[in-house]
Amino acid sequence: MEEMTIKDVAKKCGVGVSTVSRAINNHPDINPETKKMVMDVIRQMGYVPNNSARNLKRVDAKCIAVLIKGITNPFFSAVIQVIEAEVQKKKYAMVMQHVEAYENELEVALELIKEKRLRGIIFLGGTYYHDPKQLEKLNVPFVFSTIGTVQGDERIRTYSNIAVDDRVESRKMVDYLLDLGHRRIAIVVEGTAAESVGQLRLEGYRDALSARGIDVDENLILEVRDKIDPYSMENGYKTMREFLATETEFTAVFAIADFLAVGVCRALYEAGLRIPEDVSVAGYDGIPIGKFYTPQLTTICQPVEAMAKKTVTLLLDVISGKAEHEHITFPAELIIRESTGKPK
Amino acid sequence: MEEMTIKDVAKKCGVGVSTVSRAINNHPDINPETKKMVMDVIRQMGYVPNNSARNLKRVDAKCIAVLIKGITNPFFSAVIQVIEAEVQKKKYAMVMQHVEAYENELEVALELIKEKRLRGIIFLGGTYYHDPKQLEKLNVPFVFSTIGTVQGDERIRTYSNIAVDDRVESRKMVDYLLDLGHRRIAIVVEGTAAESVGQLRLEGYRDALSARGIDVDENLILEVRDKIDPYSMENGYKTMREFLATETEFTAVFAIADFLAVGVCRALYEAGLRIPEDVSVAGYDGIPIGKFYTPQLTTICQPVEAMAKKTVTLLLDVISGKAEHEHITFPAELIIRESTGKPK
DNA sequence: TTGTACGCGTTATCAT
DNA sequence: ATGATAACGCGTACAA
Repeated sequence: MEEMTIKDVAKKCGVGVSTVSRAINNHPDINPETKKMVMDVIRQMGYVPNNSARNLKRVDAKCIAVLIKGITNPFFSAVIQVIEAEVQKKKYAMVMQHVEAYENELEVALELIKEKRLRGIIFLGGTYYHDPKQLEKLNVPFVFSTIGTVQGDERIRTYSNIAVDDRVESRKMVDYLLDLGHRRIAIVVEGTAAESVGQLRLEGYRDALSARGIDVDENLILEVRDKIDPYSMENGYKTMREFLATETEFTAVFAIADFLAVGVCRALYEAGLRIPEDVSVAGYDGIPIGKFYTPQLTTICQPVEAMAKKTVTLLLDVISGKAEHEHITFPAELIIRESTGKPK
Repeated sequence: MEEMTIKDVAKKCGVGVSTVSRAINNHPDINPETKKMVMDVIRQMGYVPNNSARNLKRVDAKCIAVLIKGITNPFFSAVIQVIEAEVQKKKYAMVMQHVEAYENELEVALELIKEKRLRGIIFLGGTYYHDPKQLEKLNVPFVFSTIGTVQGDERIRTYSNIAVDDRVESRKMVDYLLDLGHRRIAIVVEGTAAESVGQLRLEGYRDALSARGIDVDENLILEVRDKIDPYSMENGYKTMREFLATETEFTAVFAIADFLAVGVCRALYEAGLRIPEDVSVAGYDGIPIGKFYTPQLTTICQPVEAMAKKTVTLLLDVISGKAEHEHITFPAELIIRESTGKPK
């Protein structure tokens, strides 16, 4: 019973292995009757071809991979769903793989390429800078999605990149808060990884402030706990609670992810502060929770659907030689909802 | 440059392929110097072994798979995280695979087993009933996690099953609402899949009502839209809005998932209804959003961590012959928070 | 239309 | 300690 092979099937059918193979792979040169008979036996025996052996021979598998670093960020769920649907529409197969925080996504990619004969790769999450030498090793097209590119990388022609300009968009939000009259704006940011989007968004914050000649008060930069998920509501909650305990003065909070913002709101609520009457709260990402939370969250909305779709079409076009690698910046939108207002 | 094999490495090193293989796989019978030399060349060349070829030969790979059906339910995110951590702790490898709604999770599993030489499988989501014939074909241990078993299945010894008793727990919530004095309780439920947990929870609702001699008003059974994610906030929102438009009388809503409950709350809020003063809202799952939403959600909290951990340890024990298959029911907890109260 | 035989890249077995 | 070689299960020329 254990481990049945194509030979067993062939024997049982009284035909050669190639006939069985032809039946399985829908080859034209096979007698329909024979084919039906073979397929019946296969179903009855419960035979399943060994994919490893198949992949060893095959070269034409239309398969791409999506590598996700940091399952922790719920923003990716939406991206993944769109990618999955889009890939399917284009008749490609897709494998999804999570990458642990301590793993190098490029190395995981290398292994996967060998194993699956991949035609392309999509990277989600992780750092925005990579060792050019490692980048070179990837001999299939790949695109970083929702991760900004580092400027001035000359190897820029070897891969694609789809993202919003985190620095600019972040500044947009802070500018809006400044326009409202806020001067003491706290920012809740993920600070562990040196080359994360969190850092980019913090840069935008600094940009906005310094453009108006306002000194950045380092006490207002709230680094998220690194023991728990950096993009969780709980982390936003705890970070804000600790901050409140310091009794530092502030009139607005900019959380660099909507999930963090939710936690922030709850901490504020429990402290008896009203939003936006007492404190304004802003998020980033534009995920559904912001629309259904009360108060609805003012946020920077990334065009998830468009970005995800473009990611897939671009990758597939590059694979088929219909396009060159591109570095595309999508515009994000400042969505003003209930959680922000003028300071008291 | 394209497609480098172990032979190329061997040639470059001036040794046999077996020596290279030994170096790669940490075999003891190899000269440390030779090994170092080989490894250096490998690094320098950027050689990565072909996993398909490896799996073809190997038999000892400690690898299990997690199949997730319905990425849409965020409840799974938490489960997955715990499983990932636990599997890693036990020094097992793990592959994760999403299963499309229209795919048969058992067939996907069969292919995966062949391909990866899997030692075991964890199923997340999907229906709770499966064709016994298909179940039989899986010749590795497997466990359904967070999915209730169908009663009276005699093949019950061939797999494990970890879950809460959805029917009983659901009834617990409805009993609580009834005790509070509610009589007209709407339930928001997923109704597409005939054998889903949604149906189980609906049964619990019916149980509670009929136990008190209350007729079930079918108008109060709100089936979620099937065009959009069945467990999304948006779906809860839309379902509740439509229900409000019918002007049916009710004093409480039981949403069979916390995410749905959030959408329900928002719809209620926009209609000018206060929670819980005007309407009580209850959820199910016990995910973080319930703690950080305002009002905090009364819910049935599933012991995610314990269930996920038990899932892994049980599977691994069965694999190593240390345990038999079990069907474990975990107790869930009714957590009373801010969103429920006595009816007006 | 069908069957035979070889090769895919790797590891395991057996000599050396 | 090392190298040659036989599997692993499948696809596919090529022969029949």
